[in-house]
Amino acid sequence: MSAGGRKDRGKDDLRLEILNAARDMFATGTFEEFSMRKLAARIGYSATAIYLHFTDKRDLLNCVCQETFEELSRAIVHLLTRTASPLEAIRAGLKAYVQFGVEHPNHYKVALLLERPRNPDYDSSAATNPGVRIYALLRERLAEGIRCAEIRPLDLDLTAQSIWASVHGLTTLLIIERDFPLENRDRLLEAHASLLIAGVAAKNSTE
Amino acid sequence: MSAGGRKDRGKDDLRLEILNAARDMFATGTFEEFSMRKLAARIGYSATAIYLHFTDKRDLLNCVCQETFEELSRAIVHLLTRTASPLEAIRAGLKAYVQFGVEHPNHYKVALLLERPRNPDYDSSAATNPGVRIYALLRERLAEGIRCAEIRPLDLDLTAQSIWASVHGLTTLLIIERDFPLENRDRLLEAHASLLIAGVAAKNSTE
Amino acid sequence: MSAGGRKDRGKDDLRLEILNAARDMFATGTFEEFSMRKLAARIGYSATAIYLHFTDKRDLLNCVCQETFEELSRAIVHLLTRTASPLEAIRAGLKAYVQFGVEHPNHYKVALLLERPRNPDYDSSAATNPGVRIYALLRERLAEGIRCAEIRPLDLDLTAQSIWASVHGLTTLLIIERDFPLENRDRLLEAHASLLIAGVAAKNSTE
Amino acid sequence: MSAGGRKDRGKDDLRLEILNAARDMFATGTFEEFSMRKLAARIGYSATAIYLHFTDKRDLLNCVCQETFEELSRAIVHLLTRTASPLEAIRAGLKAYVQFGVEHPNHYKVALLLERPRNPDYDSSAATNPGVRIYALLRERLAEGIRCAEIRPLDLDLTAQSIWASVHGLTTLLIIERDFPLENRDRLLEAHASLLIAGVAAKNSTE
DNA sequence: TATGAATGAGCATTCATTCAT
DNA sequence: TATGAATGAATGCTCATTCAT
Repeated sequence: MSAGGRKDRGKDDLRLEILNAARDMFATGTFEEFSMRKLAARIGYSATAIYLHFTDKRDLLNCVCQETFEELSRAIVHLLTRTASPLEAIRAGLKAYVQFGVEHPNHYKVALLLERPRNPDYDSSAATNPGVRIYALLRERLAEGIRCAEIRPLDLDLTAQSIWASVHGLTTLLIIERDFPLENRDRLLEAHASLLIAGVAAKNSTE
Repeated sequence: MSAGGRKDRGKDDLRLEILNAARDMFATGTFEEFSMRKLAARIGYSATAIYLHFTDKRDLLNCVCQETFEELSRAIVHLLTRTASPLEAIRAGLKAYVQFGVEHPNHYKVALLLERPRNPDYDSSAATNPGVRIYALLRERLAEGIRCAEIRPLDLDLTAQSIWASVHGLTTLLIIERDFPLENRDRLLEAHASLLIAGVAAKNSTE
Repeated sequence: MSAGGRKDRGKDDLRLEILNAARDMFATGTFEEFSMRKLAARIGYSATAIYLHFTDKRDLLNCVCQETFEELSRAIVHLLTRTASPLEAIRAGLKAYVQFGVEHPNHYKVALLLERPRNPDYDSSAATNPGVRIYALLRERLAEGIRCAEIRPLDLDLTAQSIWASVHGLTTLLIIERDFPLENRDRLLEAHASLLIAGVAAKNSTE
Repeated sequence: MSAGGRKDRGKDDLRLEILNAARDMFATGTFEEFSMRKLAARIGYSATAIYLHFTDKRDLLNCVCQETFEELSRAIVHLLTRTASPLEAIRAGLKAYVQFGVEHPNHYKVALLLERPRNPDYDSSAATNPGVRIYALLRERLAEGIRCAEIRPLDLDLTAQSIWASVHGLTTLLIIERDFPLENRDRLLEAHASLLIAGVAAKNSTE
């Protein structure tokens, strides 16, 4: 967003400026296309300056991603954990997920769309991982919904992943400029959420 | 298929040989890893020779892409048009879509995931466009399903796009290497299709 | 020697021009200090052009070295193999060795003075290796000299290596500009050879 | 020796700490691998701090070098001046010289192998110069040996330089990693010294 | 139709060094 | 005395592309 160059920021904010610029740039290309030099040129610093704040290209990308996941988590977790019915909590979570993507397209692209070299140090099962946390919550609410007969008896992991895939797909389509003319964003999101909720709801559901 | 180099082909077949090799190379590497030089080395011709058949790298890629869409169409259209119930036709189509993506991951990526400058010559509404054709078919079967009460009364475009988004999402997740450990591919696909079918099916459906 | 740039050479002579320039440049620095770009600038071609003739920096250095060893071999072998007495053959060989170094200082520096990453593909015992060939000849003549009592009974390898070390040392000192003022080159070489010959000669030698 | 970082030393000892660390780093890497940044990191100070004690990289290196010469001198001089026979003193000196080089390979390289711009401030004839001192001593003992008939009547300078060249050559070969497999270091050194001593000894020498 | 020779631009990263504090 | 922030230049190498033949 802020296209501002140097000098208009305080002492240590270069790090933030780098992160913001990097996110925007990563969002419009692949990992390989992203170049430290272009980033440097964009923020008006020497390429070397970046290395004072991040050890290398991969580190920079990782930091950008981590930020995103944390924000995404903040946006969704409380909706998934609120006391309403599991089905309604899930519906609210789905919508919030897509909305986050739509409102932070570059964050989302970088963190979830950009293909990048696998990070061997990454512990995908760490409880601290925001993605893991969201997934665990979704799974929990599904289980709860099944227990209270709001939701059909379904395999928890298959269903949770299926739902995630669906909202990820919609987010992706809404974010990436495509030739195909999509319907109105809000109506589409509403319909999508309803479709998925109907897909898991028990048949006698009031849904 | 034929890994044979030059000399074992007729006069003008170099074009085909290039396309075949390019397709294979996309299938085993990322977009950026693909290089005209490596392609040339692989087919045993000079790099220059490629430029006699394709104006540049992008042109070559576009040709590969177009092929992909046609293959995707071939893989799906007959399933969507077969005489079975609309719901079953749609289910079969969904699964075929994902399977195609999984089996041709780099083609799918190039064609549907890769962000690239809009092609001004592209007519997104052309009936000849394979994507358009698939969408139209899906919409038709949905309408038919609604008419025969297999499917709930839903907005056709919202639902068709919602379904497409869902399968696109699953395809994407299955294709792109991610840290998150997904469930078994076939079971996931099965569950996904069932979820979506359940989401659109009429409540008294036998589904 | 030839500082001539491009255009004054024929079709494929770029390779030779590269080799010559590379030798001169390697001779005045370490492997790391040598830069492909500087070489390119020096010969007036793009850096890329070098890679059309040599796969990389190391390959280029290896070629330069190999050339040198072959020339060195040519300069010495016939002297070591001539029919004169072993002692005289050795004396002639020693002097020719040093003279080669003095007359081709850059060749010598690159091949025998420059510290460089070990080449794992290098077979130091290959009979085709000119250095090995010279060493083997020296060893042979020593053996012969011992048999005919011109030379004291000495360990062949220790002596051959010791002699080589000595002439290498003198060559080095004569080549590298040093602050210390050496004696007249020819007299020094003469004295050096005599010292070494006296060192190995049998006591009753007429030497 | 002390690997301890900062804070465990007095006020102005940073200079010493830098010199010590620099010496150690030279000993385990090549000239180019040495970097001011790595040095700074190693001693736990900022890179800038080094510049408060040495004007630049070269200055730092020169200081390390000078130290080296002084150590070399210390290691040899007393051997050359001891009361034993001139021949034995020279033999001991030769061996000590090579041994010093082998034990301080990077110091030797930097001081005697590395080609670098001539230092205009350097007075090669200054009596304080440790190299000059060693040379003078060698020359003296040769003269003495000739006087007492232990040594053949030889030109003093030619012979001294010839001997120096020989030990320098052996030191060089032993220091620089080469593809050629040399004999056992100690035996080679022994043989080398004996060869040179035999080369200068009078024929009736008991050697 | 096909090539060999060549190029300019680009890459991530490291370096010695400087400067304001 | 010491630092943190920053830089310009340099590195080996790969790329898509062009051009004369």
